[in-house]
Amino acid sequence: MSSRVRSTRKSTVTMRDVATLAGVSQSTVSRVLNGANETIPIGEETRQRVLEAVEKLGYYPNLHAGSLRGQKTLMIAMMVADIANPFYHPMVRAVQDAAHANRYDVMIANTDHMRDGEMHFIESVIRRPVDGVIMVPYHLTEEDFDYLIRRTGVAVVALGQHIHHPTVDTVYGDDDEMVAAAITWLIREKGHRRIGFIGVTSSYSAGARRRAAFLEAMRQAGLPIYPEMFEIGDWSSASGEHAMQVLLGLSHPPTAVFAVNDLMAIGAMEAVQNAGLRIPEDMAIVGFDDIPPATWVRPRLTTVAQHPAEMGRVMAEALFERLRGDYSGPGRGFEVPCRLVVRESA
Amino acid sequence: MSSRVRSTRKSTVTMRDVATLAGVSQSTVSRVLNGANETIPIGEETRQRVLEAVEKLGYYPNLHAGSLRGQKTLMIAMMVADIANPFYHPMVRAVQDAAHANRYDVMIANTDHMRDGEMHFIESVIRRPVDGVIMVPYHLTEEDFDYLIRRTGVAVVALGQHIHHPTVDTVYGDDDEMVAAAITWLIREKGHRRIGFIGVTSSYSAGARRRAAFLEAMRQAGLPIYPEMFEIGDWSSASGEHAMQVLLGLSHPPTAVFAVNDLMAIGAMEAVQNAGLRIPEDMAIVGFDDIPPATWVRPRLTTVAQHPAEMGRVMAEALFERLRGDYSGPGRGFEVPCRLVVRESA
DNA sequence: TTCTCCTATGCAATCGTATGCGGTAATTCG
DNA sequence: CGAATTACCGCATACGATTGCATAGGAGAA
Repeated sequence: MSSRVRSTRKSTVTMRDVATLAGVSQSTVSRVLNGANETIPIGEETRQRVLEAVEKLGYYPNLHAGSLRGQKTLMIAMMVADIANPFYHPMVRAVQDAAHANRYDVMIANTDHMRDGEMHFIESVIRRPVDGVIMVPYHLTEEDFDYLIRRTGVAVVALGQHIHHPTVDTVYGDDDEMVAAAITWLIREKGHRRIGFIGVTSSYSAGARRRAAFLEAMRQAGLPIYPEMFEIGDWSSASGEHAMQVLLGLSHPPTAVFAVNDLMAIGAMEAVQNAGLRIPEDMAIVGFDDIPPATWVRPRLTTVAQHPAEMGRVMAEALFERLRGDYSGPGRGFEVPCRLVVRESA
Repeated sequence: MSSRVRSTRKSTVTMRDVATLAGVSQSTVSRVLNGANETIPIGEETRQRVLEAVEKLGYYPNLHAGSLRGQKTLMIAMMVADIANPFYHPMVRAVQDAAHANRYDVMIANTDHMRDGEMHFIESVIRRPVDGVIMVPYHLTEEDFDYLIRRTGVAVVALGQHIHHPTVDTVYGDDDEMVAAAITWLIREKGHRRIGFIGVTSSYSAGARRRAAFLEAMRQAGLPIYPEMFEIGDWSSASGEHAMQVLLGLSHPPTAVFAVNDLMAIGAMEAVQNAGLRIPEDMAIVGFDDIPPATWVRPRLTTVAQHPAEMGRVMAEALFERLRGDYSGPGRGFEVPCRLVVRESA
């Protein structure tokens, strides 16, 4: 057995190596590479020598050093509730594409819908400063945002109309109006009078808002509210299935159910079909989000479509405008409208 | 209009600030914080003063500094083909959870199944060194791995049995055997003799291997191969739908189709149902992966189940073993077995 | 009392890069 | 032909943390 140790000799190529090979000083190399900077001219012949040396050694700047030096980190951080929820994918994709186009890398964190996770994210960003942050916060308060920004000076873009902070850009859908519209449609066009609701704890402002919109729509239609027809889930399909089982067990079940996201709506469909009931004849179901699987289930899911890809695009656009210095004013709000997509489940 | 400029004065708290407040030197603060390091004792009273100062100022170490100094970066990078493919979510989740448990952050990159994307990822890691890398490579060669490791000394874990490198740990499924098993099952149990295949370009070794396994199974059964029954997709449901349309347009279509991933299988189901045909009576379909939507479609999809969560867990475990120094030998291989899940689509 | 030897702490170099400032040679101008 | 510009480039320092080495003070031994 030879004594050959695993040779993990990382042969880091630094600017100084390039400088040596090119026969110039390290600072000259720096200036050649960051050519954008004027004020100091560089001889054409020198520039060529440096460039050749860079090429020859396969030099890449060490971004950690630049970050330390207080320059741009060329990295943004993104916080989502659950990377496993299809709703977020187009958003993440859009952000990643934009980042890539701007030569940025993306750090991703999950919060699992929990405040601890969100606070942990803030800590992360303080420990490892980034240039910008895109997030989908559920529990963060204005003070939290303030703390983050004060500590890091980072540019922030958030999803959700419940966010109010003077320097945070927000992107949001008109979801409460669309919830109301969907419920009204269920009542007027489909003649339902007993409508169930699968929501989430009201600690989620998005959940609370959609719930309020639901209540308001029912009130407007002069329909009674049955407290037993409100079930609580956790955004997952399993929880939606369970919620529907409870609803189905009622002595006098609803004829239609609205779920605040598609995952729970799809779980609800499972429960209905497993109970041998038909959709929408025995039970109509409306979801929210319009994730791809909504068109794969049978019957296809009637739902309120959000546009996560567009939302992601807008968030990234807003963020990079700030990072490029094209905008530096107060926080802006961007609405990305939703719309009711009628398919077969209601 | 006041002259109040947006005060993005990031008030970075450094170790020196802590030191000043505690009335000690900066190196003492460092030693208190990294207490794990023995050999150097610290006065109890001093330690308390430092800790109080840390608390009071809300100090967090700047990870960029540590990274530069050549210490651990506390960051790993993960490369996947497409974050929008549900197959990867459990994997990403598992990795993120493990990272989080080890106090690591995760950088994520998409490759869109393209070699350029994969090479770009390598560049990224060279520019911004990380401690470890987890990836799902489709095109990278042994030389590429070598280059990455030589340049950065990073620990690498990859998914796929086509990876062979002396210091790279790999995790893989026994997918070719399972493809063969599925085809054989289709022939023996279900009596199919004309089986179509929706694959991907053979530049994907996973695609090539599954195709080879398919051919071998057909050969073993003494069944003829019809070249027109091979369609090429790009892993997306849309491409699967299109492929099935072509297959359906054949003068003598297959009676069963195997798709190399569930997304394409689901797309194929759409095509069949849109054509007014029944599954599995008119057309049987078998997929690969067992993503959640496989149980949401009707009929439910018969498929070969992989276990992405387990794969992610194993990859992360292998990586962190190396990062913790618990293992530093040659590359290991971990097999995560697949299994055929018979549902209703075949 | 003097010499050791801990114990507890500070000093200073270092990681790779950016940049203000100073210095030199070449060029222009009066 | 001497002086004032330019045009180029290097020196040195800073960013925030880790760490080898030096050192102050006090205890114990001879």
